[in-house]
Amino acid sequence: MARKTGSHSEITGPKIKQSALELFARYGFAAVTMRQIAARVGVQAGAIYNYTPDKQALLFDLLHGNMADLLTRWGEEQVPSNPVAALDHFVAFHLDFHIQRPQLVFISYMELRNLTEENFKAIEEKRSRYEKIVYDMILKGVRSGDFQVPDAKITSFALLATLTGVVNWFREDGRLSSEELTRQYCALARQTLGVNALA
Amino acid sequence: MARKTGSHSEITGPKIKQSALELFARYGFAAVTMRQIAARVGVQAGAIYNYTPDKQALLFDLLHGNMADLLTRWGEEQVPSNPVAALDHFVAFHLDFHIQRPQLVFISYMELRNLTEENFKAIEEKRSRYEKIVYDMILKGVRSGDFQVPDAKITSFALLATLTGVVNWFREDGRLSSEELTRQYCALARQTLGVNALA
DNA sequence: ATATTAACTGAACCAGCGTTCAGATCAATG
DNA sequence: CATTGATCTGAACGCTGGTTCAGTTAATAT
Repeated sequence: MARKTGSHSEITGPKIKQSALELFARYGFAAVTMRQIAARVGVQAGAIYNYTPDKQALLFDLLHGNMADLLTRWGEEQVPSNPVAALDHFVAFHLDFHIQRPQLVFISYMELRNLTEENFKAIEEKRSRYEKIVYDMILKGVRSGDFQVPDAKITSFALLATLTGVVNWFREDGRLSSEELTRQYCALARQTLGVNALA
Repeated sequence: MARKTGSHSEITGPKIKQSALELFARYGFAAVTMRQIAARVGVQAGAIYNYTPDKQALLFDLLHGNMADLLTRWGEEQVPSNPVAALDHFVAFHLDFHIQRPQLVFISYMELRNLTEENFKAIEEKRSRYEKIVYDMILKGVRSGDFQVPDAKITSFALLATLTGVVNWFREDGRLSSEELTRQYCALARQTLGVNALA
């Protein structure tokens, strides 16, 4: 037997991506086999190659799609001009985006070294674009006097590490709702950036 | 030919650990082969098994040794009783420890999922011991009124993420010396913990 | 000088890897 | 109903993986 009843490109394609994502997140890219991915889709390994040229492309598409999505969505946001409001807005955006795709976020900074040099550069370029957004936002607040930080660059790294680190422990059914989480982190971020409470 | 001139157990043993560490840090545990490690030591793959039962043990020994080292050293520290001074002390300690072993730190939270379930638990147990130290330190400062934070648990995660994230970008020959780095991060940590400047 | 042993080689084992492809099957088209 | 093309199977390919081990060598002890 070969082709199964009801098999369809529009179903198998996304299923492969999804299965690869789940397995990469759980076991790591290098430890996952094409046969494992296929089994989860309910297909033989060879069928995967109708949808992707190779395993590497499977990883790259996931990471690249994620970064592109992140930048696109931020581009669509209406960012307040007031630095403190902008900070709140960014914190909420970043947390929301990351909490909604924990696996994607996880492999996005876990599997970077399994990318081809060329593919790595493409991701890295997008990533530094995002880092620059944060840095510029902080710089603006420092210049306006709304923020007070020891070092703008270090603070930008600290803020990103803090926010992204959330995926390591946050669970939808945990102690905090995502709304509370956002509120807490906005307060924390303001404190870290030295926002004067009286402003 | 077999045994090489000048070959010695006391040399080969550490060399294997060191080579494994470097390769795991660079390419990831799953992507590194025993033959690669052996080649870097200047030995055949089979010789490695005189020093370790298997590849898994090679990884576990590195991670476990690192955590044990971390806890032991913190235990030897003389921690000030004043909460703010204790915070500064912890920041300096954590940064110093992590900057001195960037590769070990890197694999310590990159390769956790490549551990056996049993081995994972052993590491996890030590890790939460360390997290508890930070949490307790923050709680103490909050109770004494030295710290003001939105949420002690979240703040402890944020502080650890911030400090540990340093290894992702810090270079010995970069813009900042390690002394300056410590100073900046102490200031940042105080701000994050809401230390009253007038206290 | 001889015997003993720790340290290592080199070759092999088998399982599993990513990938390819001829052929089978089903859905859609006319 | 016959044909076509997209979709998938099943088996194979060459290779490499971790691990084992009989045998070789060099250092040490006698």
